[in-house]
Amino acid sequence: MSTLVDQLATVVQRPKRADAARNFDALVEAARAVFAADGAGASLEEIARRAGVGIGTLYRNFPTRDDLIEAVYVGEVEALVVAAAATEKLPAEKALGAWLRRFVEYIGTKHALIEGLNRESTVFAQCRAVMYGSGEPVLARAQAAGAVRDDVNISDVVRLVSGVAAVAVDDDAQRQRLIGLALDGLRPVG
Amino acid sequence: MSTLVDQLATVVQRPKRADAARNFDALVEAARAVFAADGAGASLEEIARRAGVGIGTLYRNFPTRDDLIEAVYVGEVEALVVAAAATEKLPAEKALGAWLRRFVEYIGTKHALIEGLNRESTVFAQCRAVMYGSGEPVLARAQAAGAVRDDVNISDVVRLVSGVAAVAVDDDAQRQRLIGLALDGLRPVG
DNA sequence: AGATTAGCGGAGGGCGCCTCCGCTTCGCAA
DNA sequence: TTGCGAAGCGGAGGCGCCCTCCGCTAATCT
Repeated sequence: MSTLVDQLATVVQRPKRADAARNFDALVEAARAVFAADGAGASLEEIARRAGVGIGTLYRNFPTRDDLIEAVYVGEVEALVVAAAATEKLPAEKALGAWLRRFVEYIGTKHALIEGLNRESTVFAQCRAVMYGSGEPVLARAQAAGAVRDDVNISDVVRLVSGVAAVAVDDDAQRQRLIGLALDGLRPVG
Repeated sequence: MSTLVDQLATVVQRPKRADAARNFDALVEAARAVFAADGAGASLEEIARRAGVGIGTLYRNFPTRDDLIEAVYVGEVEALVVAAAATEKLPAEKALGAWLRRFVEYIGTKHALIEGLNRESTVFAQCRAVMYGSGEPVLARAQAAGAVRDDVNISDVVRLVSGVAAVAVDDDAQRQRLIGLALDGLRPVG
């Protein structure tokens, strides 16, 4: 379906031989669980154990820790792309807010994983491009409807909201208040 | 001078014996340098080597990595308190913006250190209290002047701006744009 | 000066990182 | 089906870091 998402699988690729492909999947699944439990600094040997493979196999498929983190992260980005597509039904002035709220909710729970992400990597750059590509039409629609000022671009919007998503909050009410403030900053001036 | 800052030194305390006090200072100074170079995950043995003391001495003074990170962090907070005090000369509607811009600039460079900070620690809580205490009058002044909406508190403001400070940006122009958006969100509605 | 005791520091056990290479098993072709 | 070459496996082992423990050193007190 989405050609955006298809770009993501290019760097670390799933091996073709049946046993190797099984191991690859087991590793990504184990990594998802262990990173969620212990954060991005989790033991790779623990991940290999959990996946039922040797540590050598982990390193053959994912030469660096970053490669493994990224493999998990790609899945998260795909979910955001789907969420952006889902806002098409909403009116233009509501769609951007809805997507961004979803964004914050999603990123907020994956905070530990994202902190461990190498922001210079190719995969990360691709993920960013894909995310921008999916959010851009939502922003453009809001701007065309006059709900959002014209002098911001999708990169500004995503980063402003990323900041709000990452910061620690007392409770959900404060998080909502912060998102509200950020969105108010996006409204046309005057 | 500021009673706010004085609260900060209470948890990890500097030993009284002359040699021990020297070692303590050398450790904090070495930690500042090594954390800045290698991030919060830097080797503690490297810090001890750099300070010219045994690893045992490091652990006696700073039983956990967090204790050492916090000792460095306290210095950063003190600088922000000074910056808040320095805005007193500015007009009410400029002072908050000035302080927050300073805040972002400062926190932006110490990003790696702050990521490693344990947000549940007593010292961190004290630092937060001190920072809020020094920023609160600046905010109140801006609100009294009608430059900032009344339904936000200092915690909202600091966290909104913390988010902007922590996020990665393309260049300084984008950072300025993001701060501008966040500050626009703080203006009175209507 | 001698006694007291706070403080020193590094050896050592444990763990995680990562490489290397002999062994296994897959998948193809006959 | 069988045989073979290559792709893939996995764990031993070397290294660095974490942290504790305790015999030794030297600062301070009298």
